[in-house]
Amino acid sequence: MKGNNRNKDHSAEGEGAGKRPKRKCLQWHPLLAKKLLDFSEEEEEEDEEEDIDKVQLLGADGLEQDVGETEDDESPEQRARRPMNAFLLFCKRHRSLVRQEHPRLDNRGATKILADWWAVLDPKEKQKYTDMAKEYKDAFMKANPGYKWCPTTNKPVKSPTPTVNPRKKLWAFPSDSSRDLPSPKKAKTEEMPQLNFGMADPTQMGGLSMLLLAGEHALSTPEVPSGTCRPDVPESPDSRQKSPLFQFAEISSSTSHSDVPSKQCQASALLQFAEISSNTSQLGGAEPGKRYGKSALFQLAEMCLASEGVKIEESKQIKTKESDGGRIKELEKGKEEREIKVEKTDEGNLQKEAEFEKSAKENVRDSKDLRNFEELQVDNIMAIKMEDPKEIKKEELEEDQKCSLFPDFSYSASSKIIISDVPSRKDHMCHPHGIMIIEDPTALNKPEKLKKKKKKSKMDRHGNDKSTPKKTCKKRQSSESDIESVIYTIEAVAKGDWGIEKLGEAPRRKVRTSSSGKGSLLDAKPPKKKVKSREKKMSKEKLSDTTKESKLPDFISLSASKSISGEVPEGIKAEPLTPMEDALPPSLSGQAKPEDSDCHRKTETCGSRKSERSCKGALYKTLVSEGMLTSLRANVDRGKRSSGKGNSSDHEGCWNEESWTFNQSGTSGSKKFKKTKTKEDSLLGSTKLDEEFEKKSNSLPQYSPVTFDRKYVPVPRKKKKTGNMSSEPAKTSKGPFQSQKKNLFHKIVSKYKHKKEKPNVPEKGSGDKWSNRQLFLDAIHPTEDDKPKEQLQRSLPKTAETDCNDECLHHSEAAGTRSSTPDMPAVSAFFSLAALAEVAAMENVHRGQRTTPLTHDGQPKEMPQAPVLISCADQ
DNA sequence: CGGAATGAAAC
DNA sequence: GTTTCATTCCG
Repeated sequence: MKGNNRNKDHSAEGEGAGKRPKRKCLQWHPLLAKKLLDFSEEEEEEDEEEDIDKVQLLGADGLEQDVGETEDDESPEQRARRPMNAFLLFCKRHRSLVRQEHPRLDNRGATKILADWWAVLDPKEKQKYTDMAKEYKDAFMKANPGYKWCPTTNKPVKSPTPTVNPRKKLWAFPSDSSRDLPSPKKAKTEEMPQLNFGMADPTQMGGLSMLLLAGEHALSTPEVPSGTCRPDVPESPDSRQKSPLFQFAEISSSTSHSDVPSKQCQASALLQFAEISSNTSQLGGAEPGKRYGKSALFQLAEMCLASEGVKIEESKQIKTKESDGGRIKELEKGKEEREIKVEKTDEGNLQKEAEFEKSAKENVRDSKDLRNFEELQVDNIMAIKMEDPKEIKKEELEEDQKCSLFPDFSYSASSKIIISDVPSRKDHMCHPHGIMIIEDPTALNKPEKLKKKKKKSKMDRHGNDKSTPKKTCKKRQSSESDIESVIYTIEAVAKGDWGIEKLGEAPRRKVRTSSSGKGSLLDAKPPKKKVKSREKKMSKEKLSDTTKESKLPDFISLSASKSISGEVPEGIKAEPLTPMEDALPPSLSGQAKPEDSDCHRKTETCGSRKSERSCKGALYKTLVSEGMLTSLRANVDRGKRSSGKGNSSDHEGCWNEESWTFNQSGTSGSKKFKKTKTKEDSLLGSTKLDEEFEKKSNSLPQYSPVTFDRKYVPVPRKKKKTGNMSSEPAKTSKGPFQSQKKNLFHKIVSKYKHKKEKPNVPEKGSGDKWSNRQLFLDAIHPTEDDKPKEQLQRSLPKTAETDCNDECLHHSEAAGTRSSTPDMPAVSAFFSLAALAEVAAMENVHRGQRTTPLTHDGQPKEMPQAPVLISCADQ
């Protein structure tokens, strides 16, 4: 333990430690430690420790024992960012608008404006945000039971003597606390959960060994082993893996378990999410390492592939170019004479294979595909109905038969899941284990990852994407729904599809290489497009004229489905093979929403496209609706909207990515560390929670700047402490047209003011705010005196181009009113729909489904509002 | 990396 | 009451 320097080091190092401090902030582990200790210190401790040790050993990195404690703790904490308060929520939601209006304005200025808006904001509306914030906070707390906002200033106080900087150090505190208090042990206990996740490690080990063995067997005797293995696989993997996961989740939640039940009832979806997330959170612990895990996964996959590839080679004796790739295989087998042959890269082999199969089987393909599809559906149904291993086995058998009949090709083409090659059998075995393995590595590597992640963050994505599209994909996937993916994987493995997938991937790779240029590009931004394209497909389904479009969707599905994502890009290309099938919008990203996730999960597990479709259809709708909003916002912010549709369309397409992108991009700043980490690490639980939160936040009413302007103008923003700043430059910064508006508003306002008579009081007193609020209310809500106000409102917005603004305002008002006053729900809804329609039209895009979703949601008001406003804003 | 804003939490 | 930090990015 490095008690010497303690946390201080972090803080003390300070600068160098810059990162650390942040982490510290994030860390909450001390608390967790407490709980854990109380909870199950005795029981799990030992196990956990052992696990940890194993992990370390396994991890090979091992570097981190020291880090282990601190970092591990940190990693989990990282995820947890303190929940945003109402104002922050408001800012987050409106900042883009402000910026849009005042492009030149920097964030500070924007923040000021936002503050003004906030000050003026109707109390009711404010309440919404506050409630949301509170809700999120509660959820967050559930997810992170021990989380403390401030590590306690005292910390600095405590140890701080030496500490120069109390502030940052405070957070560092966690480490101190750990050190000082029972911490070290406790900390471990805390970590334990994550580590527990790591617990899987032991399994991994077994899995690994199994894998290797299986691989060997497979090599020697592909079919037989597979046959035997398979039966075993489904059971063992399912029971073990799932149970562990579940257990894990339960355990994680267990900490707060007692609390959960009662709350859950009350708790909105968010809370539930939180619970889930809490479960995931543990996963999350492992998550940090996920990348690595993925890498590990990849490696495994590669190994498997390699083994397969070897087989293939032998069988086919395909020679092509050679490449460096052989090493992996070597690792795996180490022996093999095949290596020599292997010289070609695995990829190359795979590609070749794929090609061969393609050429050979194209004819068959169509028919096969159809069959497969049907079968898949059936299988899915079965799976849905029963999760029992038995069924799975059956399915597998069926699939295998199919496979045998039809080579992988059809599968690969059909979809991610579907792809199952006979040869993969051994893979099946391996895969399950592989999953476990993955998790472990992540757990081990977390700390490092975090750092790396931070560093890379955005940069990597953009820059690296090309070089290593995998990473991006991975992130996404992870972010989307690690758990789901895991489950899916497990199931897939059970089915035996998993292995197939790998094969599919390999071939894809080839394809990609062939068209490297596109691939890179696609890789960079494929996700967004996908969604869109997908939706389009949904609507059109057949239209997939261009292979690309179809490809994209597939790609997405692949990425979503597979944790292996690394190869996702490849997947894109793979599509070309079977565009038709691809057309089916297989799987969305697990990200979707919680609800979606469930459906999604099922579908995925089932692997049936149709079911997926149906489920996803709804999900997509919602997603789309939201996504559109997000995309719109983003576009507005950036002003990209005008830019090519292609990109923009992409943006619109995937709200998921967008949200992610935003977050990540947003992180760009110094804080990247935390954010990046969190996001990356967060993976499952946190991700979901975040997603949910985002969703919710999106649902929050968004007010058009105009509204605020009005309000704002009236209010002399004296605002707060600073004192009088009746005339603020910042405001002036607004556009010229706005100024006009302001004048109008001003007049009106002045009248109203008159009413209330509120000169700007030099004092900051709350009274001012109140008056402002009232004004605001008056201005916005017709409730009281109304008529004049309404007129005013209408008139006001009209000023410049704002025809639409006017409407927007109404809409917003209606919506807002609705919430506050359910007088005219119907109207509000109506507006919302109309607004949506408008938005859709404006966007140029796509599908009319959007409307449906809205209706479906039943909360058209909120959703629509935002979009409408945005749209107005744009124009 | 600091900073503009507000709010909540932990002191 | 004070101190931190959450979000967002520009300079």
